[in-house]
Amino acid sequence: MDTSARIINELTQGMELAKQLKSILNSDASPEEKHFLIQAIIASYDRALVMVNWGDSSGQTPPLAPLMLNQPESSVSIDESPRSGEYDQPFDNQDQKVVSKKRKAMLTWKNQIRISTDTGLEGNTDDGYSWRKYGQKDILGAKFPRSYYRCTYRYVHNCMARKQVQRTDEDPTVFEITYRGQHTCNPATAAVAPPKSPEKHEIKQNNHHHILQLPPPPKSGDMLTNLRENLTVSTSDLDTTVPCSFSFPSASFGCVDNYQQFHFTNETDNFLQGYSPSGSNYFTEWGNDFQHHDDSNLSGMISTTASATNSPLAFPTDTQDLRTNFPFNSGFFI
DNA sequence: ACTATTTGACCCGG
DNA sequence: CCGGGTCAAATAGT
Repeated sequence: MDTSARIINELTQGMELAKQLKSILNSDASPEEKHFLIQAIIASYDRALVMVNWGDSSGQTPPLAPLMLNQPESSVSIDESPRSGEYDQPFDNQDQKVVSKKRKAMLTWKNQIRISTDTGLEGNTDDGYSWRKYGQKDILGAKFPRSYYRCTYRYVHNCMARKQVQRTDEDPTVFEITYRGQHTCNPATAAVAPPKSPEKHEIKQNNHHHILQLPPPPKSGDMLTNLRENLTVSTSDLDTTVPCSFSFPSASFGCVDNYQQFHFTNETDNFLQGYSPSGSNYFTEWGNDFQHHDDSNLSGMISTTASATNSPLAFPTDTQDLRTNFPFNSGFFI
């Protein structure tokens, strides 16, 4: 079910990231940032292709409805340009403080999803990842409290991905979900198989299982009908932990849930990480923000192309700057 | 018994 | 000081 929605989400992210890149191309943004965006775009499209293939296998559906993004704007700002990278490697310097401090830019994006319960299918807010709620707060002008979730595998895999779920004041059936950080947990698990996270409030369903490898879910494709997406990007803080290189096959960024609309904001972040089996990661940061606006829409979607090539993997496309190039580590096993 | 959620305290940046 | 975000003890659910 939400395969198509995820595909759309990935594509939307790719689009948004591409816009961000466009907006900072001529800026003084550091090459790292640009490189980061490129990698993120590739990773996003790669994941989408992988999903398309799976989906197709069964037949179907090109998912896609036309989507449109409205995206009014995204903003990105860059904060510091110069940033030293700090931690990438295991050794970093000292910095303990740094450690404490590293929050600079992280990738964040928002989605808005509507839960429609009427149709039977509803949207749950499940996005394929397993989340654990760690807090809830009443926000100033909001009628509904905001819930905070972190990846269930935070300690196991050192996955620092988090998300916030806020019900909109105006339309209670719409939830705005803000994702922060990338999942560094085993993608396979997360990816396809949704362990799910229940957002509690209203919806719930269950399935949980973790699946380990990716058997593609048979998809469905129905729901996508209305989806619209908007994306916004903003930047903020960070820490990201990104999985190593984007090699991971799947899953990672945000995924979205069901259809409906989403927004995305992104912030920059850092990516990198490596991890050792035991886990530790290092982060790098990139700071910046970007801004830009423009809207565009996606109209075409993807052709299915199933053929695609996709390898899920990493291609480091280039590698220009990143200092670390992606090691492909292994990592995921799990 | 163990794991997830709840919820007020704590922390930190503005 | 204030508000958003996180921690963690208590509690609920398996």
